[in-house]
Formats: sequence, C-alpha cells, structure tokens
Amino acid sequence: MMPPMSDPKATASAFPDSTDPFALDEPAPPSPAAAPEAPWLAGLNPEQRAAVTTTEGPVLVLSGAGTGKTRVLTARLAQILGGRLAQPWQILAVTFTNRAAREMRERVAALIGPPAESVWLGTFHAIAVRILRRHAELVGLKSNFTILDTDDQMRLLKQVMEGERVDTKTWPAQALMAAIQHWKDRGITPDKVGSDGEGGNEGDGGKPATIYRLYQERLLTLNACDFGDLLLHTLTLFLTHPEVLARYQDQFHYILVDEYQDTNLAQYLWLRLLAQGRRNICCVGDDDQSIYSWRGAEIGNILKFESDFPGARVIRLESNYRSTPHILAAASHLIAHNAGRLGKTLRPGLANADQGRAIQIHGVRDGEAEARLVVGEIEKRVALGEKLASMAVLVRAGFQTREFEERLITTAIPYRVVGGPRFYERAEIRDALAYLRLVSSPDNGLAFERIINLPRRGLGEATLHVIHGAARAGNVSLFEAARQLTVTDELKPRARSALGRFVADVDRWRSMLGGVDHRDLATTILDESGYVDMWRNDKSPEAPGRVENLRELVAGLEEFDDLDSFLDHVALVMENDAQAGGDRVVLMTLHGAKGLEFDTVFLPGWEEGVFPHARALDQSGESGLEEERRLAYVGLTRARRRVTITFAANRRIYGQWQNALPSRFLDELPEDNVERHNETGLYAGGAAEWGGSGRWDEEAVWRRPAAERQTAPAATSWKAAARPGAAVKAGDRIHHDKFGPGTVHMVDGDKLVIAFDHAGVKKVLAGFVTPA
DNA sequence: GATAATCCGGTTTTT
DNA sequence: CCGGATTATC
Repeated sequence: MMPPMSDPKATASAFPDSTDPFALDEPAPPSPAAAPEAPWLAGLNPEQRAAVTTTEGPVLVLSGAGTGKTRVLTARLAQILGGRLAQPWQILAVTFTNRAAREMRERVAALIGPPAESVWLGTFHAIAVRILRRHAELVGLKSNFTILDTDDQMRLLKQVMEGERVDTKTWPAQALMAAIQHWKDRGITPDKVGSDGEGGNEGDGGKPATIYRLYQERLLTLNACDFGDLLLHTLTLFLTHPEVLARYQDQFHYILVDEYQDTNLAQYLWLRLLAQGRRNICCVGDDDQSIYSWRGAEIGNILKFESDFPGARVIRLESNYRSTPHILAAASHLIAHNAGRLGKTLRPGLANADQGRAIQIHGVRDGEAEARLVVGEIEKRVALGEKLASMAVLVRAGFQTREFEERLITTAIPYRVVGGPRFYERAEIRDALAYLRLVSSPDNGLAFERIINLPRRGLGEATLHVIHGAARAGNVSLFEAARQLTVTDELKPRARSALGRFVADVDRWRSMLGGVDHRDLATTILDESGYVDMWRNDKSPEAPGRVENLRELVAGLEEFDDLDSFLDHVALVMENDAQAGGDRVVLMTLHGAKGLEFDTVFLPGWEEGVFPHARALDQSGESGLEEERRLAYVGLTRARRRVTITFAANRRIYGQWQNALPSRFLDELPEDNVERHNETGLYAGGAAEWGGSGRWDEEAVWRRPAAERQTAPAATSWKAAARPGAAVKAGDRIHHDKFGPGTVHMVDGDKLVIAFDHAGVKKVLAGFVTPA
C-alpha cells in the first residue's frame, strides 16, 4: 500500500465526496476539519475533476488530443477504488491495445497499489476470452479453444472455399474474409445474414453467406475462434443466456471504456448489454481522432452516446497541455472543416504558454528533395541540442518511410521504423509456434498442416490429402489419422516411414511435457525437428535473422510457467518487436502515432492522392475525406513544439513519375499560423522565393488552377491528375454497352477503372465507353 | 513434388 | 518498379 502523501494544495474542495481512501488502513479518526484531498485529484483542472468524480450514471468524456485523457482514466479508477465505491473485481476497464491496458494498470497500481491487480482491465478481446473460457460450452466450444491468427483464418477459409467449389475469380478469399469480418464487426451471426438486408443480395445466391456459415461450423469443429468470434460468441452468450449476462451485469458496478470512438458495433452492443445493469458507464474518446472506420469502428457510437444513455453527462476536456498555441490553432481550424462532429476546440492549457513557431510548410521538387529537407532540419535540431528521439516523421503509408530511411542512412543518423512486421507474424515464429501448439494439443489440425512438411520430409500435398481422407473417415484429428496411417499400407513406403518418424517425434516431445523445463523442451523440439537447421542452412540474407528470432522466442518463454500459458498469451498479446533503445529518430505512420507525442514532428507527403489518399476518397467519398482530415489532425496534434509539413511536386509511384498537387488540407490551415516556402520553379519555373509570412510565394503558380478545382471531384486519383489530356477522366459519368452507367474511378492509359451503378467495379478499355 | 514463369496489385492495423 | 501468390513446367 502506498503511504498517503500529503497534498500541499489541499484547500477546501469543491467536491465534497471526501471519503478518506485510507481510512481503513489508518485507524486514526479522520479529522473532519481538514479532510485531505485524495492524491489522485491533485493538479486536475475542473473538467478533469468532474470527469473523475462523476462516478455515477453514464458519462461521456470527450477528450481532445493532449488534454490528459489517460490521467483522468486512471484517476477515475483510483477514485472508485480508493473511495471504496466498489471492489476491484467489480470494475471493468476496457482498452483497444495491450499497450494501453498495460499503461493503465501500471498507473493505477502506482496510485492505489496492489488492489489494481484485481480490476477486470484489459483489451476487449482479452476480457472476452476470459468470459468465454468460463462459458465456452454454452456457445458450442470447449473452454480450451484455440485462437487463430489471421494466417490460420485465411487457410481455413480457403479450405472451406475449396470444398464449396467457389470461383476465386468472382470471390477472392480476401474479399470473402473481409465480408465475414465485416459481419462479425457488426455482431451479425450467419443465421442473421440477409434477414436485415445485409449481404446475399449481390446477385450471387447468398454465396458469401453460405461460406460464412460453413466457416463458422469449421471453426467450432476445430474448437477454435478467430478474433472477431471472441466478441461475437460473447455477444451470443449474453443474448442466449440471460442468467450469464445478469451475472456480469451484477458484477460490474463500474465500466470504463477507453478510445470509445474506435468501438465497432459488436463492441458497442457488448458494452451496452453489460452497462444495462448498473448504468455506471464512462466512455472516454475523441470523435476527432476516429481513424479506424476501415476496420469497423463506428464513429456513430460516440456521436449518439447521449441518446443511447439517456441522462448521460457529457464532459469536454479542451485544455491542451501539449502543444503550442500555433499548433493548436492550426489543428482546430483544420478539423473544423469536418461536418458531423460533436464539436470541441482545443485551447492552450497553460495561460502563459509561449506562441511557439508557426507551422512550416515547404514545397519541394520531388521525394528525394523532401527527404533531404527533412533530414537537413533534423540535423539542425540536433545541432541545437534536441534529442533524436523527440523528433518524428509521420507518413500516411508505410512505404513512404523508404526515402527517409535512405537519406538517414547516408547522413548516419540513427532512426527507428515503428510498425514493421510484428514478431509473431514472422513466418519462422509462426512455424515454431505451430510446433509448440501441436505438442501441446496434438488435435490442432492447423498446426499439424503448417509443419507436417517443414522442413521438407517428403510429405507433400498427396500425403496430406490421404491424411485428410483418413481423418474424415475415422472422424479423428489429422494427427491421429497420421498415426493410424503409419501402420497401414495406404501410403507409399517412403511417405509412410517419414510420417512414422514425425509422429514418433511429436509423441516423444509430448511425453516430455511437464517433465522438462518448457524452455528446454522448446529448444529440443526446434532442434530435433530440424527446423532450426533448415534456417541455418538457408543461404538467403534474412536467414540468420530468423535463427536469431527463434532464439528470442525461446528466451521469451522464461516469463511463463508452462507452454500452455505461453501459447494463450501469444495468441492475444502480439507484442511488437522489442524496440531497440538509444536515441533515434522515429519513423512511422500517422495511424501508429496516435496517442504519442514529440517535440518536433515532420509531416511529409501532403499531396492530393497521397494525403488525402486517393483510395480513401474513392471508397468512402466525403466520409473518407473526413477521416483523412482527422488523420491530419492527429498528425498535427502529436507535436509539442514544432511542425514541418512538406509536399513534392513530382513523385515516383510504382516506378512511374507522377506530378502531384498540394494537398487540399494545406489550404485548410489558417494563414496566421503557417509560413509557406517553396523551391524555385516548382510548377512553372521562375517563381519568386520566400514571399513572406502567411502568403504563398507565388500565388498564380501555387494555387491550384481554378478550373482544375472545379472539375476535380472528390475521387480524383493522382494518376488521373497526371493525364490532363485524356478524353475521359476520373469522376466522369460514362455509359458502357454491356455494364450500363458508371463513374470513372481511375484512368490508366487506355484502361479505365469504373464503378458501375449495377455491375460493380470493373476495368474496361476506354474505347468501349461513351460519355453519359 | 519442387522450381521457374507469370500475373496482379499496390493505405491505414489491433486483437 | 517490386514482391507475393498462383500457375506452368520439368
């Protein structure tokens, strides 16, 4: 337990909640005259205090960037626990990422000590697993079900598709998977598909829905779940077993939700069911930072909170303690261009904050010049004594980091790219995990298939096919079937003996479970299977790294008591690679930067087509544009002191040079808070330099031609912009003899990508269409 | 059953 | 232009 700290500014509190949180630990009678203020309330502004102390009833905390969201969340937990309003296990606190969950747990533990351990605090998925394991049989699973990762999901889906003879031309596995996930995001089980007009209306006889149903059946047979299922099954559980729901409604006196703007429909329903018990739900979020609609997040959830929870109190946190007034003004002005927001304006939280520097906007000739400029600025900052780690380059898409990396390498500046392939996603790790899974549970068919011929054992498709047949016929697992086949004559001698060795190996490793330290066991398995040797003998440049990764995997086992607890953990917590320490510039995507902050932020690639990304606009039109704008807002608000935005007039995309127009977002920044600079002769040649504050240096050259502005619709792609001479351009309405009316999405030479009103998106030759 | 040829596509990402 | 994935060929 923490010692009660004395609060220097324990003045008479305007919030007379004042139950002494430490009364039970300190038998001394509380002195009513000077009730010391709870330590977690110290230093909070009035809005933050309200958000912390309004514990009863539904509360929506609209928390702008840099307004102390995490602080409020943890203080609120401390308020409930410290004030003895509930026991730790009666609190449910959900986050989206493990990182956020861990951070919150640490901070609450620092405030109120060990009781923090017992709070139901975790990601939506982790909490769902916890509930689901207890009641698995009620939804047709066993409590030791395995959780599939995306790779396994895909394989399973492909199997189902093969069985159904699905034409992969009309229904690519990816598209079906997307459809299935989309259903799951909205809490739609296979039996509900179509009943509400969802799916099955694509003129395809409901094929996707059929696949969905079969896929779910396969998952149940395998005693497995994909990520979406964790929520979906819990939802089903709650809906079909009211007594179970009632139990949790009863248990959770207080519910806290972080990043509420990122919840999807399934999560929303899940929360609403649980909250119906005590109605003490507090959701914290920022509609202006909703950037995940493409993976199912419903910004509507946060927009309609008040109508969902009548009598809800809405608290706005608008005092920003992070950025300079210049940055705040620019970000606020930009985001004000969005319709459909709850409305919030960031204001400087510190009264005497210095203005800081205006946002610097640089136009350059091409991507290389852009990288040179940014890295040059980084060097200047370093010369002034700024740490590399306080500077970040935030890009729209991952591939954009490449040019900066090259420049940073040539200038020998250490950097770190955040968000590459994650550790667990690497093939060698997944293979190794499959070995461990198979040893842990031999019935795991997916693990079996993954490694049966890895390293090569001469057990290819043909053998696997026989095993599949035997498994089906005998209604046993693949591994069991394999075992049986080693004593029959169905396989050729070669395959038979190879298979025999494999089965014997797995059996032997399995017999060592529990007897041997699990780390040694893992080492043994990877050695004896020949898997490590496979990579050692591999000549490819990345092979040594893979061997190293395997070593790391085994080292990581140390933190766990046994293999099973490790495997369960791995499925849910897919940690990023250990981040190499040291003072390094950070390169990452805007999405990855959410929640982080830096002194100096570089925002390159502000060009139409790149940012806002053409695809976002094509797919979702105006709402897509608004999400891109929120992304820009997220980028700007990451900076504490300095922002530099750059854009290039020419850029090489897929090996081809394209010219690009400055992003429309640049026009949406307030002149008072920016300084614009551009290279000589960017778009025409002979442009004047260094015009002066708040003005484009050469207006006529700079500004997008008026004609182009009008004809360029929201969906203009950069390719279209690069071909002004083409007869047909993006956004045009056309008619096709066979497919009917449609809208041109992209012009690629003489090929057009057209979204037909009735026939879907198709690629056709320009000669076959006529202007509508 | 393994390698070579070819085709396609190409934001954002957590769990 | 590049890399992954599917297909063609030995």
